[in-house]
Amino acid sequence: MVLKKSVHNRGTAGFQFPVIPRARRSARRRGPREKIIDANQICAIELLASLAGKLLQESESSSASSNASEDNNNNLAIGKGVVKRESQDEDKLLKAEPFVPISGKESACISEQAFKMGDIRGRDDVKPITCKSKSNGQPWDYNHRRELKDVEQMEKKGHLCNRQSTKKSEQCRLNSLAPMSLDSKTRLDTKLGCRDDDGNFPNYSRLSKKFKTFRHPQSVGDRRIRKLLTFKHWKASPKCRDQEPAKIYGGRQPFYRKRKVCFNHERSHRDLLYKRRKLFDRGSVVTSDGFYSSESMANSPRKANGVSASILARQNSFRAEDSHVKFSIKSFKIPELLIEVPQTATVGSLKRTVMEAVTAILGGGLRVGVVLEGKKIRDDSRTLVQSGISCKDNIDTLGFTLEPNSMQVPQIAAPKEDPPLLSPHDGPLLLTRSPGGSDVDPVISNALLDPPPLMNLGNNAESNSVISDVLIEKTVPESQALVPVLPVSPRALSAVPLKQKGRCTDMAQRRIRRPFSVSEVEALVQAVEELGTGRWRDVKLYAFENAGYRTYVDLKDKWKTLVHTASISPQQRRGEPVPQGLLDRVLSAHAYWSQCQPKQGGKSQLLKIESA
DNA sequence: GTTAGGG
DNA sequence: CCCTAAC
Repeated sequence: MVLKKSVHNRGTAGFQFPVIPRARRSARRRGPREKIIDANQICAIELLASLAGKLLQESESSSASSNASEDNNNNLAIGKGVVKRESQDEDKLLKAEPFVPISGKESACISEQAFKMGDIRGRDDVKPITCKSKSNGQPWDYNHRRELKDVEQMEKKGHLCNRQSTKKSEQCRLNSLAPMSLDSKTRLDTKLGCRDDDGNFPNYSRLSKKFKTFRHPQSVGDRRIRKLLTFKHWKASPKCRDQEPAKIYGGRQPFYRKRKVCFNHERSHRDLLYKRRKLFDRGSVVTSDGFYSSESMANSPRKANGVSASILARQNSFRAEDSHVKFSIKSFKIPELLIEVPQTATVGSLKRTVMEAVTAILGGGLRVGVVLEGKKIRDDSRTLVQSGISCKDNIDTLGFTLEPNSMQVPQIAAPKEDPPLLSPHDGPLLLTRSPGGSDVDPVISNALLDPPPLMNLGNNAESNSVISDVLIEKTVPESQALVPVLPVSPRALSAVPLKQKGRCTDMAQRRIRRPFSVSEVEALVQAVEELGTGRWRDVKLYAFENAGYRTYVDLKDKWKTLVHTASISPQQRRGEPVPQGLLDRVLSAHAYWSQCQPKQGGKSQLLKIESA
């Protein structure tokens, strides 16, 4: 009644509450949590499944090529590549378990490879890859075959390489395989089993759905990233681009159609994020297109052993000596991203946007800087206009840097003699604008896709660069992609933490806090006044459709806090003060819609109120 | 995918 | 802002 009183007494008489009845949902009760499979337990399996899929894809790709046998040999060689063990420690950490293929020659073979390669544990901070799923069903390779079909479909759509050219194909495969070579801490010679407690292999049908999401990080977790960053295509390899630029959006549509299938379990997203982060923290990255990358060498002292050969170099050495080859991945791909930001956006928001994009893929540990005309823009509060970023004349000199986050000094899980990791002052990877024409589809722009010198893996033996080929397209005001230039320091990005100290960074990065401005509050209040509580999606669409960073859950939460704020004394309120008038409206609307909710027959009640 | 509510 | 259950 207090609230009701406020409705009448706070001067809201002028407001006409619309008649939008909404039945209250039945009381929600929380039952015991139903955890079928622990996320941690799924984690490794999913990754392995993805690995297996990737490998099979590669294998099938090889089969389709004219040089099948050789390719297969290569694949096999890679798959069976052995990484020399670096320390006794690691030996202890890993327990080799024989993998028992289930059925299907090919998949079994690939699976074995995948499992061999897939031991991304290597550290005892990762949960064992024992799956406790009790579910029964089809053998896992069956499901993965289905996944692989999807992968193949992707390939046909141009996500991956053209196989017509054997050379290119090989190059592509190498490139795509390259990231699969996990970091030097990864044991490629360690077999991995996945069994339940009874020693049976579980059913992975559940994983099949999740598997797809690996390729679409922009769909994972944060919707705003999906909004802001439009997936364009996955760039498999700079060498393979000439055939299929992978039509913009074209590659994504099928997945959107499958969204319901892919994402009907919200937890899957989180799990994936979690897992990806987990991997990431350990130095392995699952890129959005399913590639597996490793930035290990960034933090790896193995270079001292003189074995940090690039993938290309390794290829040659494979036949000569097919064992104990150490892998060092010097680059991996990030999907091209479309970033839309208004000109009035602040530099800080731009940084965040880019950061979110990168984070979605890399899992964090990086800081994005904005460089214009060679000078770093440090003031996050400046708008793009103020900074000259929106100026067409200057846009060519815009660049981004990816730098190690100074707050996340990596802890190297490496031998003691390891040199200290890079400091935040180590050279960033500089992303700068390519001279490529803006009228051309940036995806197929040679300037864009030609790998910069940095990409010459073999020539950069000293480089510890992890990301050397990041494509970020900025379409505002015009389409011109950003390509990386040489990092100032070979240690660029090496700060990508293998493992974080102290704070638990296993979970997906928390979204940045963005306090609601008064104008936002006003918009929210207005929307709720008209639409009522409980229709947050509509509220979002009504008043915050263009605020990509505000989800309807955010709005709901904000309303919740607004109601609370309005009901406490001004002295107790914190943060930017909300005008009392707004708070009054909050209480009024809240009271109004609250009284409408309890009854299903709110309509007639509403009508009475309306006519009163 | 949305909504409600606890954390 | 996150997480989860319920829908």
